Amino acid sequence: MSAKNGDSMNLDERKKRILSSVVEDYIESAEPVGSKTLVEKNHLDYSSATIRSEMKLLEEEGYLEQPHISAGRVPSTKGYRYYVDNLMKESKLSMLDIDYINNTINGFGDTDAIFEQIANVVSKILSTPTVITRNNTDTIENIKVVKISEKLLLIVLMSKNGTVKDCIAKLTDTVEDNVIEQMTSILNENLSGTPLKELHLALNKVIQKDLQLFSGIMNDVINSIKYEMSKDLKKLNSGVEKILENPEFTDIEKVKNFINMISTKEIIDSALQKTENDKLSIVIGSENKEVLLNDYTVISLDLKQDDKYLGKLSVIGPKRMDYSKTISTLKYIKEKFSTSLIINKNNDKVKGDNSEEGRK
Amino acid sequence: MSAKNGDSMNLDERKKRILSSVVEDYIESAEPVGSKTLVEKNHLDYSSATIRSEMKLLEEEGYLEQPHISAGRVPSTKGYRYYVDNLMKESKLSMLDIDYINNTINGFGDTDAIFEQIANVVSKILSTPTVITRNNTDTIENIKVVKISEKLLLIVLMSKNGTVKDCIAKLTDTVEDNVIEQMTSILNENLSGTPLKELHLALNKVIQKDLQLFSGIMNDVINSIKYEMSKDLKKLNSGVEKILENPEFTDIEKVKNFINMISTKEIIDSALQKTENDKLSIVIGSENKEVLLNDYTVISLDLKQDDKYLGKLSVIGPKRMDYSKTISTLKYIKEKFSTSLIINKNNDKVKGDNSEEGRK
DNA sequence: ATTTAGCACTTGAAACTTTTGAGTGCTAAA
DNA sequence: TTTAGCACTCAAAAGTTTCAAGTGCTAAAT
Repeated sequence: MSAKNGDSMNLDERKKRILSSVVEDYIESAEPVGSKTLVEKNHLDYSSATIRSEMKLLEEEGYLEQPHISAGRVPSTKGYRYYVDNLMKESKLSMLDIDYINNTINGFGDTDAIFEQIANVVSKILSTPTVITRNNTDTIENIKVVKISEKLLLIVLMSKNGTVKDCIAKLTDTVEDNVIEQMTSILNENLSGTPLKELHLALNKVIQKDLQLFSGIMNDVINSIKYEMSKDLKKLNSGVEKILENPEFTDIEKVKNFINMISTKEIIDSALQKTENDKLSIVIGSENKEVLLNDYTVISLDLKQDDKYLGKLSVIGPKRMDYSKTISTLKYIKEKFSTSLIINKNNDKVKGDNSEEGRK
Repeated sequence: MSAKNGDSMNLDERKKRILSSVVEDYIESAEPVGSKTLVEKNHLDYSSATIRSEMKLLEEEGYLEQPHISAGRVPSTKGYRYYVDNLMKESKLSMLDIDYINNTINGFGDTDAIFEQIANVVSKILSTPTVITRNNTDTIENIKVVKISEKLLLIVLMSKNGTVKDCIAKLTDTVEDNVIEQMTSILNENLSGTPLKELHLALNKVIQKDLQLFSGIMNDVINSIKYEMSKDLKKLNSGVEKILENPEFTDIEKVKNFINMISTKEIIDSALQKTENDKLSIVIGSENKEVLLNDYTVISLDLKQDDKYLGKLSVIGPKRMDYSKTISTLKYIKEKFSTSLIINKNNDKVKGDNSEEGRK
């Protein structure tokens, strides 16, 4: 709390009003906001000269920045932060968007398919790249192997948190029913409780142990699982091209850099590290530890059902993003995901190997 | 065959050499090719003046074009066509590329997953957007329904040509084993022989007929299938952002237009209509019926196994694409697909409903 | 008859210059 | 405390010049 120019917490009402207007005008126009347009657009009851001196103070306190001396002002990271924390009103979703979400996210398919749907919807509504990552600390609970035909097996992996993933294994050889049973129990014995991120390692161990027993069939199965899971660890990336809609991306080099960045696992990982309690995580511009992300804002939420963490959804866009709409849309998605999407039902669990009996 | 300036078939050797050089220089440099650079780069044994007058003739005959009067020449559609048909030498794939293809395309997963792998590999090697479409005249041969847990069913669709597609249905209610059997036979009775593109319609009919019998479970199953198949009809689009690598896309508007175009089902469909016998189809620039494609070249091939047509792969890029590398890469992919990828095996067919007995 | 050196001409792109206008900070009056 | 007025700044747009790569044609050379 410095004595002279006050800290974040004590902007007077007029300053708040001005800061809020600058942020909103800039989000809308993408042009630095000048004192005159500000007065006109927002019907402020002061002359541009007054506003000008207020803006200067706001700049001195770090809420606004000037691209160059004869330009208007642009919010700084601190400015956006203050706006998001104290000034922003959450917008209501339009009926159109609500309908679109409800009609498109329907819960069909395995967990990844649902994640993909969600990412697509979000990136469409918000016109922004959207990334979903699975919770890979979730552990394998149960594996089923089903014979589809002579040389086709279907493998279903169910996780403790209730996600489902299926994959097809093509066999180089035919397989007996009892072999399948044997294989299934070996897989379950060895893999139950394994976190998804360690699955690859665990599968290698199984191969080493049991390869000879099944004349290559186990090998086929395990390779299929491996392949399928390696795909899963990739991020579900949607709508990267949406970034082109933003006026800050007129330069093709910037676009390329952005696409490279967002395709780089490490950078995305670093962006997504912390999401605390049940809130949205909002990391603005230079708040991002990763330098390459310093011009962007990342907003993330945890996808949860019955307190089980299934994955994380994030949108990445320029700092100048529509915070209000983004936040309210993501909150709606979070709510919908946790209440009305059947990914995981308590009474739909399978304990052990083949407990088909249920509890009705 | 006009008497005066000859038609496509009788360019003399020198003209062929020049045309070939212009095309190759232009593919490499993306700059209009002038007489002087042409002589230097290609060690032609004539002065630039001679080449100049030859180039003028080639222009008059329609093989070359001049962007403006003081610029070098650029191949016309006719020029590229002549080059591809008569002058081009197919390049050999680098060991690097061959390794990459062989290590990445591994045949794991269902048919769509394999298609996706292929599209990704091709777009990476050729740095060009790649589209795969399924053969949707293929018909359903057999449907299996497997109970995974109390409220989870797994549905596997096998087509006549041997492709496999699986999807998960989440039930709103629990299900008895005998219900599953009944449902499976109803599905098979009603859907066997249905072409994939008519599946949606056929599914609606099944719902109308049998909904009441299964208290909503059939409904859940059918909706899952519908959803899964609607995804499939979408094109498998890969590497759209690769278009940014081309110098013709410095303008962001062009990029946007291209992305819009390639996301438009109708345009892609029109581009992919004809592929005759077993050859690559190469449609250059204005040979495309669709006007929006007139600046692009589309090269397609049919993905076949044992004479069964499973889908079509196409790359779309600027007319100025590396025809030689593209064509040899695609031929390699085609060969690999038809010989070493197990999508469909004669002895892996399932006739009728649940012939688990095999023929060993 | 071909080929080529030479030259006048064209024109887009790059480099430079000028103009314009939106914006500023400061001062003095209200 | 507010504001009208004004000199000043500077990026962007518009306009200008220069430059270089290219052309076609002609007349001389092979």
